[in-house]
Formats: sequence, structure tokens, C-alpha cells
Amino acid sequence: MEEKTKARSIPFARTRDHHANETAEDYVEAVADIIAKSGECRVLELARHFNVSHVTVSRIVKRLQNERLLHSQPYRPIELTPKGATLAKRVRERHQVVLDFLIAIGVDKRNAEIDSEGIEHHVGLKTLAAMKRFLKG
Amino acid sequence: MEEKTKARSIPFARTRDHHANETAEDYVEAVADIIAKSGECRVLELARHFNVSHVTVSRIVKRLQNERLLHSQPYRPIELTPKGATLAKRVRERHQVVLDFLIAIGVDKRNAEIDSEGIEHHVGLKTLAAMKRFLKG
DNA sequence: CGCAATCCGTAGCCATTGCTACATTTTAGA
DNA sequence: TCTAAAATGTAGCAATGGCTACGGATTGCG
Repeated sequence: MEEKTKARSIPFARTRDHHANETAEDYVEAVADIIAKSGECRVLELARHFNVSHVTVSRIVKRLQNERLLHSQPYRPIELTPKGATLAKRVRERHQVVLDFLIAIGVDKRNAEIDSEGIEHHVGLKTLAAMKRFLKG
Repeated sequence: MEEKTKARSIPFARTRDHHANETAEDYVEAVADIIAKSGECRVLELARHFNVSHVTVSRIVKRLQNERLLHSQPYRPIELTPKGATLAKRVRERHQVVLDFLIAIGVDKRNAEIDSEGIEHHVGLKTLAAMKRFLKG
């Protein structure tokens, strides 16, 4: 329900809050990707994407709707709110930088794709900037 | 209880299982660090380290004891089992590589420390090898 | 020794994210 | 149209990891 994550110690913000934020990032990113590719985003598509049951997706979509990141009506496609679209844009760009970066340092495409999925959520602004510099240089 | 994480789709293994594994990695690493620094590892030290309550630590220690990673008796210091020590060694080495790597690409120490904490769990063997190559080259 | 402070365990609550089973709504085809 | 399949929702369970409150164990100090 809250907009802001409670400030904990800086290094170990890997708490429940943080994990929920990662989920939010993954979901808005996936929704944006799926809409970009197929025109609309369905619960079952997300379920396939994340390899979880449609029930899990359904509940998370509900939560993200409360957080004003998504919008959906029963039995209808899922859409991003402006807030969600903004987040998705940021997340997708960051993800792309991380993926390109891993490939640039010599990781094969397959493993770069796998690891970038997990790494992206932990890349802060400074690290992201360093990766961009590396890619440009 | 299980040794093996159930195999899901490769990219999105970021499930509850995976998260629990991250916790295990963080804890054995922290226990090893604390023992190395102060000779013994207490519940409250872990609680301070992760900035959580001692109750949370206590329950997780119990779980990791069931998984044969830790060993502790009530009101006694926490120790690593051989299995836990092996994991800790691997995790600490990987963490160090990630930290050194981030610094090498130009991230300041403070942010490198923060981000490496989160990134380390998602660095696969291929990415780790690429980081090592970069550090050597 | 004994008591107070500190440390740790237990009880019991909540949120998140998995699941299966079953109910309901849409949609498409006969 | 009308019915069956596909999609989605709901109910209810488990595991993990947050928490406060409270109680028992250890330890150290007067």
C-alpha cells in the first residue's frame, strides 16, 4: 500500500520490501514486453513468462494494481498505468544496459540473459553509469 | 528440507526457493565473516549485521541448521558445518570478485559494496569467469 | 552469591509468493 | 444459439521472513 520503502540499513535492504519491489519491477517489465510483442498482456501470458501458476500472477497483479502500477478489469487484458509505464521504461533500459554489458565483458548471450535478469535489480545508479561508460568507451 | 531446488524455467528461477537460497548464502557468509573478525558468531551479531530482529535470525538459523549448513545449541555461538564452510568459502570468494570487479570498472567503494551484496547471488559461473578475466587482463 | 543486564527462545501476528482445487466468465465453434 | 474449451477468479493451504511481546538462560559485577 505504501509508496515508500522503509529505510533500513543501506547494504542490507534486501528485505521483504525490497523483494516485493523486485517483483513489481519484473512484472511491469514483463507487461511492457508482452504488450510490445503481442499487443496485449494476459494473466496466462505472465504465468508462462514467469513459469508460475495463473493464481500467483492474479494475486500479484491485484497488488500492483493497488500500487497504481497496473490496471486491469476481470477477464480483461492487463495494462500499465502512467506510473507503471514510467517504471517499466526505466527497468527495461537498465536491463538492456546490464545485458549488453555482460555480453561486452565476454559472457555468452544465453548466460548473459539469465544473469542479467537477477542482477538488474541490484544495479544502482553509480554502477549503471559505470556500465554505460564501459559500453561507450 | 530438500537439498535440491526444484528445476523451474531457467531465466526465472527467482522464486521462493531461490530467495531462500540467497538467504542461506548471505547467512553462511556473514557467519564466516563474523567468526573471522571476532572469534565467534552470536545471534545478535547477525541481527545487527542484517538489521533485523534477533527473532528473524533465530528462525533462519534453525532452518539452516536443518539444512546442515550451521550448527548451534541454545544460547551458544553459531558455527558452520563443513558443508556450510564450503558454501561460505565459495560465496565469499565470489563476493570478493564481484566487489573488486565493480571497483575496477569505476564504481566507488561505497556503492560497489552495496551493489555487490545484491549482485553476487545472481552471478553465474560464466559471468564470474568473465569478471575474473577482466580483473586479470 | 545473587541480582541485573544481556542474550536468546517461543508464541503468535502479518505480508508475500508459491500451490491445488474448484467456480465463474468469455469466447469460439458446431 | 448453445455448449465446450480456455481464461480468469476465489478459497484455502504452506513456506519464508518480517515484527512485538514476553519469558527463560547466561553472564558479569557488586
